[in-house]
Amino acid sequence: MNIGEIARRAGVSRSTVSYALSGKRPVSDDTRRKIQQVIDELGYRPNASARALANGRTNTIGLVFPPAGNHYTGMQLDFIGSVVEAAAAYDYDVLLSPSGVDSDRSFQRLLGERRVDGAILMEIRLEDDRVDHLAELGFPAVAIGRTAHPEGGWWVGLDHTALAAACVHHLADLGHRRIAFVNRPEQLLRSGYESAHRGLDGFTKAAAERGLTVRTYCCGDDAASGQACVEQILHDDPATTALVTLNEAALGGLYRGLAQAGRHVPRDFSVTGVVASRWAETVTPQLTAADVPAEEMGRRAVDLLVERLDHPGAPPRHHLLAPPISLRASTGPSTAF
Amino acid sequence: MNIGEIARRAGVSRSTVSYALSGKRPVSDDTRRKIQQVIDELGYRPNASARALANGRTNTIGLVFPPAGNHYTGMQLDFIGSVVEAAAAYDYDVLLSPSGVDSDRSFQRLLGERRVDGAILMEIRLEDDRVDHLAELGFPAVAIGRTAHPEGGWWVGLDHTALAAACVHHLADLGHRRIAFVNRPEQLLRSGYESAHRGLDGFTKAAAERGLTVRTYCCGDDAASGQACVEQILHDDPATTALVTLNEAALGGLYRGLAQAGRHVPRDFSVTGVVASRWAETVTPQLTAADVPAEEMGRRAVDLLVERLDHPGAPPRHHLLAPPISLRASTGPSTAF
DNA sequence: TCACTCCATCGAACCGGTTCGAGGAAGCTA
DNA sequence: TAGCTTCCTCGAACCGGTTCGATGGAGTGA
Repeated sequence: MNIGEIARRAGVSRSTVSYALSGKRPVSDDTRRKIQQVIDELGYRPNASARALANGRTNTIGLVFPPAGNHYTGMQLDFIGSVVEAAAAYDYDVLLSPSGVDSDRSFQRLLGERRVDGAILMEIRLEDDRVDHLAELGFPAVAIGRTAHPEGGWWVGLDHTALAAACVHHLADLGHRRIAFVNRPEQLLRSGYESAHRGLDGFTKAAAERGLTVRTYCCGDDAASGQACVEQILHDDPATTALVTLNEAALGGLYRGLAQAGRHVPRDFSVTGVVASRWAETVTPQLTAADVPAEEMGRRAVDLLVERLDHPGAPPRHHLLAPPISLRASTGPSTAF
Repeated sequence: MNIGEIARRAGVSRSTVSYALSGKRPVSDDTRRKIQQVIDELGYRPNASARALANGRTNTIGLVFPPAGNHYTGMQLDFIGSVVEAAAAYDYDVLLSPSGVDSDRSFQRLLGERRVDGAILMEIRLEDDRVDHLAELGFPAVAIGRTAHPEGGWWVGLDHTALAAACVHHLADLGHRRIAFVNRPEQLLRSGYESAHRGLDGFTKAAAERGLTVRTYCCGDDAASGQACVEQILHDDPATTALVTLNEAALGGLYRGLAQAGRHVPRDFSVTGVVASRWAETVTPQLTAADVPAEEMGRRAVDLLVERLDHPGAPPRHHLLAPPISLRASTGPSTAF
């Protein structure tokens, strides 16, 4: 059931079958019909490996994502889903590549062995050797996230600085003077994880601008850590009246910690942050947050990558998104003083 | 930078390079060293497509998962993560295939075009044409889930019947007499989705056994639907004192609905169900639940698939898991009467 | 020194597609 | 009817690996 078999049964040459399928050269209607009939009868489909070998394109894109060791967040899930879906619309398959402990190994698999035509990178760090490496190689890649030097690169980013700042201003406008910042785990911050850094920056600067008293914390990606983090915050400064979080997975724990400390949200304490809407809506009261448009980001990353693949010489493009804060029910005026 | 180039620079033939790499025939130490040196210098890696074409194996497994149209649940995320990780340990890549509206199309891609050596199927239905189809073809596949006729198949399943029953018995033991069941969306139930059916069965039978008064509901996979569902439950029978849910994504909404109806969990109302632990721990009070061992299931599915790929004639194997209920904080004695 | 074995290596064929140049048949013009 | 297009089809080469059978040289024993 290969192209030769089809050719034999249709009484034509292999090349004619190929042209009939690709349409790259005209084929008479008679011949095309005959070939199509044989193909339908046998349910023939051209072998992907052979095709990839011959024309140098695998029609597959690699999605490089973080290892599962530390849990996946809902946001990552949304990225994966939307990337797969958008890719399918362009007739691309998606190959998952855990950029785990020895990220080199799986990277080599993808690029060195030519398994994919292009790649989408998640979990970008400010100084990211993966991004630099790919840029050097000229390998078609699009980052979901933005390094410290994003000029001339292909990426889809979220303006974490602005979003965190917006959260601060929202709280300051409500009269809060002492607020805390709940970041992603310390390990991620230390390794230069983009959103953790830019978010922290935006928070710190905006708070200084507004003359607020702040404390910043790192917090594990799970409910228990969130709860512990709130305990720490209230222990360090019981007068704290609000917090901003980047940590989606800890959100449930943050709420629990507040409840157990007897702080009612939003009456006694306001919570806001940068979180995908479907997770913000899961908690009670629903979280007032800058909604991470994960699906849009995944889709746009694929759009950019496909553009880059189709037009090899195209100049770099990017999207920087800064969604507005969605007012829900977790923030209110400060009752301090 | 192909095998011919390596051969030329090392002064040997292409076949010798191939044998040096695969070890399928002895190669002298001298020659091997020379070849290795050239390879290291040039950073050569054999082309995956060519290799796949030549030896008929892609070293890739397909993960067939539901379309993103309706949201992904956390459980699915855990499956994906653990499958990718386990596959990497066996040196397999994972190709994602959305089994969307026209699942045939992507299915054809995977199998017809020989993109993968084997497949793992998620979201199994009791009568699942995908499973039947693959079984007919003798294509190496492992299902995460179990059809109505699982005999002679390869699968990793969860005993939803037993788990739902365990939830019922737990509640009955606590004195609850009027309980509700919150299932996955009606569309999934109607299309024969396994966990929805078996869970409903287990619930219904166990409740009958214990002589309980029950109502069963379908609920969308999001917080708003969960909230609406609770309102409906309390409207239909205000004397309801507990519920069992299979619907992880609606959990937050269920809690919210109860809070807004003035029912305190667990004092006035008990909640339990079948939910992965990390999500059960996110809500407050933490959910007493039969923990879905998603990671273990993904890992085991890969183990089975690899076994099947390595031993083509091997007899079918399967795992049926039935984790115990983890007592957390969302259930308590009934206070009715 | 010859015959025999053993080992390392080579060349060629093959996997299943794509693509290029060539060429035959049909149609048109002179 | 010769000459020129145009249209369609064919054969061969190629992509980059793997694998089989053959071969040459070194080593061994008689």
